[in-house]
Amino acid sequence: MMQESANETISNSSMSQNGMSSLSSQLDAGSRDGRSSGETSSEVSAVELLHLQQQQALQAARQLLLQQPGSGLKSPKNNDKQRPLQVPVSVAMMSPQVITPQQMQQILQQQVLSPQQLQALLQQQQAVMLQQVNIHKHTLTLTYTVPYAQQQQQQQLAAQQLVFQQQLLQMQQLQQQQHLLNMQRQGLLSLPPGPGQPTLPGQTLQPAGLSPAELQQLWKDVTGSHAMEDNGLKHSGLDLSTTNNSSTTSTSNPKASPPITHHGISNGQSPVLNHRRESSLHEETAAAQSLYGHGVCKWPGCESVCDDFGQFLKHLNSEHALDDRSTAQCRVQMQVVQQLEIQLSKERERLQAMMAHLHMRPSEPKPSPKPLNLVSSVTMSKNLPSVSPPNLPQTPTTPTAPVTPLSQMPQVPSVLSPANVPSMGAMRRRHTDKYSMPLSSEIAPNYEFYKNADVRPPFTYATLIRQAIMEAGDMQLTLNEIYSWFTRTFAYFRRNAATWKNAVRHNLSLHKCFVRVENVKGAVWTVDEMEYQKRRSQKITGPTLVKNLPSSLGYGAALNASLQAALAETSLPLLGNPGLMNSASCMMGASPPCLMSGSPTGLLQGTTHEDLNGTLDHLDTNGHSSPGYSPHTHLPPIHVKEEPLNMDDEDCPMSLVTTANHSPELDEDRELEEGNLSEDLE
DNA sequence: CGGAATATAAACACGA
DNA sequence: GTCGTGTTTATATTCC
Repeated sequence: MMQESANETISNSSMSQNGMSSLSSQLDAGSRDGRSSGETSSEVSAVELLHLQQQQALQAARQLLLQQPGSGLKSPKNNDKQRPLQVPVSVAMMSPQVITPQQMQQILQQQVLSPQQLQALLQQQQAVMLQQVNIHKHTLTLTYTVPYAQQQQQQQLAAQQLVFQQQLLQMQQLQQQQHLLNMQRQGLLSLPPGPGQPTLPGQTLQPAGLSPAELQQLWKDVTGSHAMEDNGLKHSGLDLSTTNNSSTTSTSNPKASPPITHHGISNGQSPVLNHRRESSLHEETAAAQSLYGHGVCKWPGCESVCDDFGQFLKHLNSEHALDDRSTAQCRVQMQVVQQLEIQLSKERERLQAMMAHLHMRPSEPKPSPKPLNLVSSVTMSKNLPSVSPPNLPQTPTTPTAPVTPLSQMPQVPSVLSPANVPSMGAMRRRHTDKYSMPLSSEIAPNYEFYKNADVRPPFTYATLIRQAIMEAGDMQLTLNEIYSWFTRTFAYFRRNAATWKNAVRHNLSLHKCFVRVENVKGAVWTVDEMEYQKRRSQKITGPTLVKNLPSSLGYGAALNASLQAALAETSLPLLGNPGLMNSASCMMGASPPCLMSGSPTGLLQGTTHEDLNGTLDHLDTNGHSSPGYSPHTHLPPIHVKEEPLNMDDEDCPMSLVTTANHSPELDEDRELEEGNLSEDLE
């Protein structure tokens, strides 16, 4: 089936690619083996050694066969799975240097070996073959002229070895599929059977066999390859076979789980495999480099300082290993990419329309390399539409930004698999708290997404309320303003108002961290940051989780306020420009980028997110006026309000002075102003 | 399994 | 009386 064709492809390509070099060595080996005598004694002994080892391998195979209690039939699934492993008939007449193809075929067809056993067997074979090759290299490298009969033998052996190599590749592919399926089982990967994804029919899976280290390795390979795309090395679709090999052969880790040992293969790998391993390592390094800049880990929300790259790599492996957290962050990042791609498409269209309208030369949209790469990586989350809520702006990719049908789906955790989009209930919670990820840094990349997609944000009400209040210039909001923030920021909260409003009120009353302050105009809500962090830190355990705390603790609010002020100042010129203002507002209810940059951690985060956010905000939205509710569809009078910065809001949460400063009637527009004001922040 | 955290629903009070 | 706001209680879910 697909697998078979894929295998053919693999073997063909490996044949053509390594072609001469590996073939020649194999031919050499063949010539050596073809001769039964006539060489030096050392060589003879080497050959004998070979035979001995081959016998051992054969023996091992037989033992394995014997170990199988019900040797004959297993499940039909086994059948399906191992059919691709069958050796082509053309090999049936190979010289029986190793395990004869017939034997191999028999073994395979009897389907009595688990993949692990097969793997072990193949490894043995591979080792033997490698030795053949090596021995011959050492002893017969000077044999240039070979009689025709010998050539035939050599070719036969070469063919045999190629076939064997093919088998190895098949094994690796099977293992890769197993990896993927195991990951999928663990919920790490979502693997919708898409067109680009060969479904694995009847795949028998040994649930065991994947150590966390292996998973991690695989994950590293996967993310590494994608990061490469982001780096500009665009792959036209991800070659599954390549990934297979890299994932299996790059296991330099000497200690691995017993059931499946990949390094055995890598020991005897062909030049091609070797090359692939190197390239895979290279990819990993390159990928890691993109996560490292200015001595700081650029993993979203991390910012850990690493003196050198080595230390960073250590950090990367320890702090950002494959776990739920990293996976979630990866998903978030994918959403970012997805949204960017969508927005880029829209903006491009708009630009062209504008230019067309103004009779300008439709300067062909210069496709900056980055978006293109993004596009390619965006395909990772291509399954988004299938499960995304109807509201999601699914701009189905303009011609300029084609979403390639991905063959890479399996490698990537789906962004929006139903499991990732908490629909109801209490499941959203802990998302931020548990990982202590600053909301702003997490929500930021998805800002556009949540604003337009009817997806419930994976944050608790308390977290959201706090965020809303923190975004306010004076760290205080009326209940109604909080409502507005919710509806403005999340499409999800544009419906079921009664429910979530009740929840908001409930949370405000319930949590000590929310302090109600009487005001001239009424009452406003503020955040007692100390209380909030106290409550939060109670739940946080583990070093990595505490890591992010300092940035949002104590000085955080002050920092936040000052930074916001700084940003506001820089944006003043913009505000003075009605044109820009209008255009920005027209783009619709873009909410303050403070949402991302609002919190200190968000602001101080790596540049990537910053740029991203900025872009995002301006790119957003045009088209979709939020259904039912769009507070920004009208243009409120521009009112630049001086922000009285309460640096110590935590300590004295309220200031009547502050609120008394502004007239009640202006309060109504306050949030809108802030929205617009922040909108123009870059 | 129990407790904590959270979400949801609902009842109730109070003032405009 | 209605509505918005705020408080409180109850219950269910999820996670640790």
